[in-house]
Amino acid sequence: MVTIPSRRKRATIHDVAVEAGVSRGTVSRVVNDEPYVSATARIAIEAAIEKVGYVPNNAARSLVMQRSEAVGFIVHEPHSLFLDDPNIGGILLGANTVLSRADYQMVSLVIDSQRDTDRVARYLSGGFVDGVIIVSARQEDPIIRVIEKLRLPAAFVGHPPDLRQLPFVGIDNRASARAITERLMQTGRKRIGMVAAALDRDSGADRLAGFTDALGDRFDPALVARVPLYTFTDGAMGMRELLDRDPLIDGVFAASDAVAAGALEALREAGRSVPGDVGIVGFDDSSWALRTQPHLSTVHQPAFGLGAAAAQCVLGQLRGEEQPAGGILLESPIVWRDSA
Amino acid sequence: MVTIPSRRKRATIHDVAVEAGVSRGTVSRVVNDEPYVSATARIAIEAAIEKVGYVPNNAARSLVMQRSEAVGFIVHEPHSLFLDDPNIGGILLGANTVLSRADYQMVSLVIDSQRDTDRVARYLSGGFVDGVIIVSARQEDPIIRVIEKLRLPAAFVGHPPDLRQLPFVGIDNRASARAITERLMQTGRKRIGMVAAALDRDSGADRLAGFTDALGDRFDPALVARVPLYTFTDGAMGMRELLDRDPLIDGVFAASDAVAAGALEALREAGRSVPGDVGIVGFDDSSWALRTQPHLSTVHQPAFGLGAAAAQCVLGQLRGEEQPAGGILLESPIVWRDSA
DNA sequence: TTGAAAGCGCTAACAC
DNA sequence: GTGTTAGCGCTTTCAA
Repeated sequence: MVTIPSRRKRATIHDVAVEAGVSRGTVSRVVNDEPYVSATARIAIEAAIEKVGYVPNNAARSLVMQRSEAVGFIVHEPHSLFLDDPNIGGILLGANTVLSRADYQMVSLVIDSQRDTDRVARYLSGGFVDGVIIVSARQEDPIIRVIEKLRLPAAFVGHPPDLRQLPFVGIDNRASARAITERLMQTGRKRIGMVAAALDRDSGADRLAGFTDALGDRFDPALVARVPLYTFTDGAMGMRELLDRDPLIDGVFAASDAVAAGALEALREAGRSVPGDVGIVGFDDSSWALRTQPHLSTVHQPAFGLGAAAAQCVLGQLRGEEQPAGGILLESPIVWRDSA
Repeated sequence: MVTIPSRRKRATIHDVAVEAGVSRGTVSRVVNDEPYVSATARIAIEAAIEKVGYVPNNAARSLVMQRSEAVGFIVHEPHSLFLDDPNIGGILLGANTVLSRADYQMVSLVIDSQRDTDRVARYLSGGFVDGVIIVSARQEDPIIRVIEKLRLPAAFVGHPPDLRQLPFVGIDNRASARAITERLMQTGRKRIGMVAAALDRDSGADRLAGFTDALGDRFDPALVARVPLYTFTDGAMGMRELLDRDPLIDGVFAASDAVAAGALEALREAGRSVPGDVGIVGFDDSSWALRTQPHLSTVHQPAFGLGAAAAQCVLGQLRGEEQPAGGILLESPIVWRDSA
């Protein structure tokens, strides 16, 4: 009777040990680059690994090591916004770059429903990741509670809501909004309005606060249109509202570049020239900024850097380093172009 | 001596069993919704689970089940393109939606260096995913070899290179390119050129082939500019080249919307009006299409649907269903707007 | 209907 | 230096 080896089964450390004529322990040492292995054994084992096509089984390793070498990247956005938001891609890439350099795997988790929330919560609880990076969490996000309960090393991109003591990286939205509004004022505009968006998020609220700061006495609440999302569509809607409320408006701070692009569209419909009749500034310096005509004056958001910093922060916690309290703020300089 | 329970350790199935006064096997049955558990036991166990805060450990489960309930989403693109390519986001979302509905986790793996390739290869080999979706694989991609060796259920978005017998979903780039070129010809343009991009990829090559098909005898190789990537920048570059070669050009098929947007910019620089002097059509119907002025006439690429179909395909293989050979082609209708 | 027990593949402590 | 062995937390026969 001939035993036909099951071709479907992967080689294990045991197969390698048999092939090389050593024990499993020794094979494990070689695989993990540990000392105290003779050159002879090492060579034999390496050859055996090659021969049987051995690849370590991550699940088994995670189980015994109690860690997975993976970090979750959680995006809590409606799908439509995920597509529209140019920052997310940059943040993702920055995080991925840092993580992979440290030989960590990045697992992206997109949440767009209650069902997704549950699934992700289970996933995190299941120990498939050693830490998480969270982009655009909401107030009262159940995921945050899970993270806290698990004491999972985490880093938020943007302020963590609910004032929790969790590390974050971000930019100073308020100061930047204030700075670019002041710059817009310096161009001599008299009636400056804002299309404010996403006020349920810290970034949205801060940008409005910065705008208010800059205007001081000149602030007129009637010149603020509030829209739900940082999108082109909402931008157009907000601008139409502003135009309606005050046809003489000659300066606009849009809460994001996408919003600014939408506003530009509304202005075009209304027959206003930019920057002739109306000066407009955006926020993000995303790919939108150069796709509009004229190109947008805006605040540069270092998306890639934010992702990289968040990853670094999680990695630091994983190494047991204490993280600076209160978060890390990155520079967000003004980029002045043609729209104002 | 009082034993202080280590608060850092997670509850295991064992703790639940002790708490509920049953065996681990029974707990496992309850957790996995299996039959043959008495109502009494079930209730006691559920209470115990709640009480000790038990969450199953995925690694242990993967180990014994030999599967992970996760599917990899591999994007092999330079970072810059990843950001620029609006299709990828849609594909990702489509795949994620289908996968999560089946309670599978999607793990995104971005490859942008040799190091990344190795890391991802190790990851796949390690059994952390049960299947993979591959976007924009290249010719001779080492990852493909790994997938084949592992016999990992896979689905490509776009033709798999190297004519391998691996399932894929895509659109008929050639037929669509031909169709939109013919439509452009019907507008009465006399000298029609193309900014061809990404000719090292099946999509790029097919779009050029479709263009050639449509033109037939009228095809003039001098009116084809070849650029490396589907980007705005390359589009502008290609258009300048075309204008240089034939200032009388009056129709252009751009290999993608991003390319078309770049071409539009070049045309604007050169003082040509669109669609007055030159009619231009794109491909993808991405977010670019409505951001340009005028809006682009283009081919609609069902990004979300492609991702969803690819996920379905992998899921099907996971269930042991045979997949249709030769791949699945989705509809890609023409969307006629203002640029031609 | 339930319990006991045998692993899944791996690491690490300990003995030799 | 190397082998042995005890688990990591879970599922899944097999008996009872």
